[in-house]
Amino acid sequence: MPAKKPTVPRIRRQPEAARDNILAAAEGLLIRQGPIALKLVEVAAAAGVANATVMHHFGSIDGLHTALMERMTGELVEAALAAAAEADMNPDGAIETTVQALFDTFEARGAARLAAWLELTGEWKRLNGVRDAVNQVAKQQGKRLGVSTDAAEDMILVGLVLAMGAGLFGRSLGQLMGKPRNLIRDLAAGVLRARALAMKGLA
Amino acid sequence: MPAKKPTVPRIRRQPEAARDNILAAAEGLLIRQGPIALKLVEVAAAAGVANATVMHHFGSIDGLHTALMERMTGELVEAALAAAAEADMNPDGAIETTVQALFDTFEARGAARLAAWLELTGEWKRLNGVRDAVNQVAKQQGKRLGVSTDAAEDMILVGLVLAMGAGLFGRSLGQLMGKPRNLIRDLAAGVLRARALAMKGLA
DNA sequence: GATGCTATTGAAAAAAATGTCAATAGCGAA
DNA sequence: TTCGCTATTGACATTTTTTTCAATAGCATC
Repeated sequence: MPAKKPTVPRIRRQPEAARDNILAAAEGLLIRQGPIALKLVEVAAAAGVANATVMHHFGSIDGLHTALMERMTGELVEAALAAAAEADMNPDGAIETTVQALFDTFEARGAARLAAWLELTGEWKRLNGVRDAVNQVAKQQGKRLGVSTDAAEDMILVGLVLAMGAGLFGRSLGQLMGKPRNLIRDLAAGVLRARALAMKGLA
Repeated sequence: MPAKKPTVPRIRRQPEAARDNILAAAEGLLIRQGPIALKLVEVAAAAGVANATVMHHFGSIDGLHTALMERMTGELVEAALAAAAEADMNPDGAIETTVQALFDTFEARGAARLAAWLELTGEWKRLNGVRDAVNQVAKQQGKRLGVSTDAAEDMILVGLVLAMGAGLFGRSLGQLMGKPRNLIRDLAAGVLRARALAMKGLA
């Protein structure tokens, strides 16, 4: 007699939860293994679902990529605004807090990898949210430090470049050079901190 | 009568020249279109040869990737050493020259894209040459500025992170924010220059 | 010339990755 | 309970990318 087809028990989620589960798995893959690991098969495996499920929710692998970028940039912007708000609440030590938050976001949370991926694939269009966030934070911090919005914006841009560079390359570069784990991050943070303090002093 | 199979005239190169031709094409692809464009077909087309030719010279697509990384890191190290030598020959304005050379290398010459690619694919093993170059330049410049090799090395590391960040993200980020073409690069270069001058002043 | 070596190539196989589809199975609502 | 909706799935189809292979053709040497 023919054996019954073995059926695996299924987890049925709400659509949103299902998408979220998949995107979280994909984000982990991106952070740990880089964009090259974002294949349909690998994402599906990491999320614990069938490939067809991924297709069902995102339509195509590109759809998944797009959704992932949007998710991660959303998280990034949110983190930035939260840090700025925090700085406003607590002016003493605001600079230090903000600098650390910036470097944390780009290093630990994978934002630097996201940014690199976007750059290498030419998908900067998606980042309008980032522009608005930078504008907003610049206005806020300019007022706080007593400098023009434009000057604050420039400082933020340098800070971003530093944090992205350190977040993306700091660990590996430090390891390559036989330096302590956080040296490069600390050096970069020091540069930014000095810059912010100087600006505050001048105002 | 059966038509003769049309044959395309072939260019037969020395093995080394053939490899070089292919690698140069691949390098251009990497710089202009990012690592995702490094498919066998695209590289072969860019180099003007058949796919099988690429396979013949590099064994596999991974072999090509490896060879390309080695080639580009070699160029990078060479440029770094040349810039350091130049600085030694001409101490006045050495800082400015060096800073500009650093940013040029990482922005225009594609080194930042290479570095990002290496980082995202986890291929930092290949960079021992870079470590040695940094060591060497640090010793040189430390002596020139009158500071310890270690301090010089730290400054170089910050400079690298800045230049890589600016080279990789500067253009796109500036454009996104509606800034002048070179603003971010110039800001970043200014930060590094200030740092170097301060170090020189202290010594 | 003729010969040997091997870089080069087109074509086709193999492998990898993406996409399609009909059937199944949770789950909430009637 | 039964029904309807649809998230989920395995199996298969399609497309893309890599790899193999036998034949060809430059070029140096004799």
